[in-house]
Amino acid sequence: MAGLHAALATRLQVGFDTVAPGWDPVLRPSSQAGTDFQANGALSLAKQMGQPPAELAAHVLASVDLQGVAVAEVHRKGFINLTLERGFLAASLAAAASDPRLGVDSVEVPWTVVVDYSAPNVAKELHAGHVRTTIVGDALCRLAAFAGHHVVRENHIGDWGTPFGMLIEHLVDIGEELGARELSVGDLDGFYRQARAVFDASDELKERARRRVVLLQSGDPETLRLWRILVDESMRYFSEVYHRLGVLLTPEDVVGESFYNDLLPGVVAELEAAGLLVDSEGARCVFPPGFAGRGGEPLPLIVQKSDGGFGYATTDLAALKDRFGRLRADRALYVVGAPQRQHFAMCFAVGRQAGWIPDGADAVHVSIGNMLGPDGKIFRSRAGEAVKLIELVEEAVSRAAGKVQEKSPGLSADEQAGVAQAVGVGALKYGDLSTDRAREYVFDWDRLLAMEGNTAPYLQYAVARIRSIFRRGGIDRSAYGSGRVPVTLDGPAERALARRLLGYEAAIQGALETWSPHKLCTYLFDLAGDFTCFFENCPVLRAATEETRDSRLELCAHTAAVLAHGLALLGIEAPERM
RNA sequence: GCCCCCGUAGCUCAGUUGGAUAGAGCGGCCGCCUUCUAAGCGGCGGGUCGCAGGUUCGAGUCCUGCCGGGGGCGCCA
Repeated sequence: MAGLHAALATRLQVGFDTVAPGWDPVLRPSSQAGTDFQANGALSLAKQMGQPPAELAAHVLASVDLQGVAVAEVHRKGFINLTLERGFLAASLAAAASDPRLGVDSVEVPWTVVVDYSAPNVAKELHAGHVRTTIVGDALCRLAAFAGHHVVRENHIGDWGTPFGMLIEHLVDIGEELGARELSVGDLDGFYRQARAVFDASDELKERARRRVVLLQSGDPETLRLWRILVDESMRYFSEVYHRLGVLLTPEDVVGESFYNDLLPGVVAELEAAGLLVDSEGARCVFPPGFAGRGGEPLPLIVQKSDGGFGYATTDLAALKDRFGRLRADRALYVVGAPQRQHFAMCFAVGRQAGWIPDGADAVHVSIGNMLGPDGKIFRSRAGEAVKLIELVEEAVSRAAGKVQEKSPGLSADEQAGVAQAVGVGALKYGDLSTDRAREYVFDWDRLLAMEGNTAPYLQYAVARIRSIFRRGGIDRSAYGSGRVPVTLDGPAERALARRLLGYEAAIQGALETWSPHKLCTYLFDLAGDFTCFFENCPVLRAATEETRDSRLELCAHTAAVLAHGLALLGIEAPERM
């Protein structure tokens, strides 16, 4: 489906071409009440042509055919105001409704999009700091997949490195059975803290841990077996959390740091062959241009440490190469916290220098803003008590349950529980999705779990209300919302709703353009607002005529379909009743 | 010290890549449930878009400099 914007743009382009071929009509949704779109191209062109803008706009318009599509009007300042014809709006609406994709075209050129997100550390808690990367990453996966891209999820878990010497020895000390149990039931912090405490207090353990790391890196089978227990039991727990959160990640999506171990020497060799390696203070480094350290001196990406070992930078480079090489990614998304911005910028720069990122492909740091505590300081797990992600989920669901009990006592206990789950998890997710992902934000229980305003419950409620109309009227919902019932669009509320419904495609495109789910959230909130306005002003079941009733039922069904679909793209369920 | 991000209503945030009179939600005040779900709707009040310059027909949006907050800056990830 072409979309309203495209339909108008192509027609307007004809007019602008007669004056200045290829000139951008600058078509935008109108900021003025009563009109749908505005074309601002005449203003800037008028300046260049030395003509009054309004005159030029009129001239452009003279060769534009908008018959049956829209009515154009030239504002004295040179804006071309466009008001869509009701018939065109209705026909477009019917086309969108009849489309299983609700009027959203698949992309012309599908990409392979690799999405790196969540990335917890083995034997460490999934805490509140992971919640946003996990939720935003998941929503981006769903959005990209729906748009027609081939999505590869990658959970880059921290399953390697020196801490594993300590962790494995702790596992040996407390016994495999107990250790496995602690991890799988989610007492990861307890396990880690205890290991840390013993480690810090015992030189003997420090020495054992050091030797164990060597064994691990040399591939000692017994050590690997113990390591595997840590990884598997942690993953068992992570999967449980993902399941509760309704996140797509599974153990099959895990491509942890250890996966790249065998590739690291090759990465270094390749960088050396490319002449990018420099020895500096005993370490082997790449100095990508444009990065400076404290004294203004070039900033290195350390590829091999002075002791011969590899650090995280090498692993990230290997992953970068792997994603564009083996996986043939067109876009590699790193849904990672904002503080790592410079690190990834350097990695991407080196990857480009090394020729690993093909022309037309791109690596993108999908930066996630820091979560701040109430004091405005960065919210870190070490400072104060770390909030477990699962506790966040449980708190959200239990608060929602209280609300459901209060508002919907008529529902069965089972249904109440289901609604509480959907509403609680939805509220938690939507809180993270609905604001610009790159901006830092203040963590606040009350705001996060608020059930009013621009929140998931508001949207879920809108869907439930619509569905209840059909239930109340004893009407088969499937008969509507497929474009088979004529829509008349009599009043302004219906018209506004129709126009909004037709903006779904643009909303999804906008969200994908900058990998910003909050743009879809904003759209859905606006849509729900337009619907409630319509719902307040236009009786549906009690409509004056059969024809009007059907038209409005069609609008209802279409709205519910878009709302539920959009929420699903965000990873949020829409309960049948609330 | 250098670099990056942010600063919009009392609070939390949008603002479609430079367009017309800057918008929501929450909080405050007023009104609306015997009528399709009040987790809702309507209305009122609330702004030198951090400050000062600049670019141009036009700046919350772009440039420069300040102020304030956050983050980053070699062998942790």
